[in-house]
Amino acid sequence: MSYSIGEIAKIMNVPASTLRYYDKMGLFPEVRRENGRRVFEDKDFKWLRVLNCMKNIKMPITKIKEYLDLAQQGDTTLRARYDLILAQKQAIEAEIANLEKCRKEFEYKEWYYETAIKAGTEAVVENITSTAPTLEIDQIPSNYKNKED
Amino acid sequence: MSYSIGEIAKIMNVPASTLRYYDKMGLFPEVRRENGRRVFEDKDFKWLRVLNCMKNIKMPITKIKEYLDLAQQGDTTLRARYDLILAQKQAIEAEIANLEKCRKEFEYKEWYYETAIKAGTEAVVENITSTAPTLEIDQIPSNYKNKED
DNA sequence: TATTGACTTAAAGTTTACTTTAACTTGTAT
DNA sequence: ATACAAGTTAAAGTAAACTTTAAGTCAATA
Repeated sequence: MSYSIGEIAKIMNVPASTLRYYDKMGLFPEVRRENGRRVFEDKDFKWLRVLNCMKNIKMPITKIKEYLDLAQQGDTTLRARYDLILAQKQAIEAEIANLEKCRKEFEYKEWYYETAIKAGTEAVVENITSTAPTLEIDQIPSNYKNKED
Repeated sequence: MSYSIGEIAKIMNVPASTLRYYDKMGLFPEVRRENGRRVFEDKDFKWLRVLNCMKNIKMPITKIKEYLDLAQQGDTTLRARYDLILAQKQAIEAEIANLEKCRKEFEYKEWYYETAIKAGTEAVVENITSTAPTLEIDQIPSNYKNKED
């Protein structure tokens, strides 16, 4: 099964112009042309899924390209690709841990406003501790710590 | 205890210029001045922690400002702030779930390359299923689904 | 045959979030 | 008194990731 850029765009719910931009940046080295038109294959969904993950963790396009270039070189780059993937996996894990802290912060805020709404004012909320969710977040945000030292 | 912009910058490991930029965008409505210099207080760390969370979930500065403006208006905006916080909490949760899927994708890749390195080639890896981690990810990336419909 | 819709390109424009620059002020140390 | 460090501003510059525009190609339908 093959797909036009418009079909891919529709399925992935991403503008065709974005896919063209990605292609221009070298993120679709395998996609062939028919009468100048891009022809996507089923296997490209697999790559798009990975690409999507990489975008999710804010991996810059240049880094994604780097990975693709390694992949194009075949088995000699297996270790390099492994290292890259491992580093990214760890980055995701750190990011999840970080977001988990944020979730707790917002959970506290949720309780704070629920309590304030019940009381009609937020003036008293800071003193109420009996029903307050526990916050165990550093005074100093974790992702500011040791940033580029 | 009060702090200069440089001290805050150092503690938070963020450039002073960024803090000035945030201030310019209205994100520090409470910070007073002494001889024209900004004076930060201990309570500002609390706000900086929340601000940091909001940045973490990529809440645009305009949205953060919106929240702050509501807060400045006092108790009449409690519900509006509650709604905003709740929506953001849900956004974080969705984001965490999303990253969780990505983590699995990278876990699979990790296994893939480990296996390929052992075999000396990636040619055979796709066929090995006995030791492969399970991937239960949609063909279509979840965050592309129903995007702005 | 003419029009339409979906594609193509290069190049310019947009957005967000800073970052840098340049010129200036102020408090402290020599 | 003078120099230095650390602060101030407005305004211009930067970077990344798109998005839009304008002009053109091509296959299929009216």
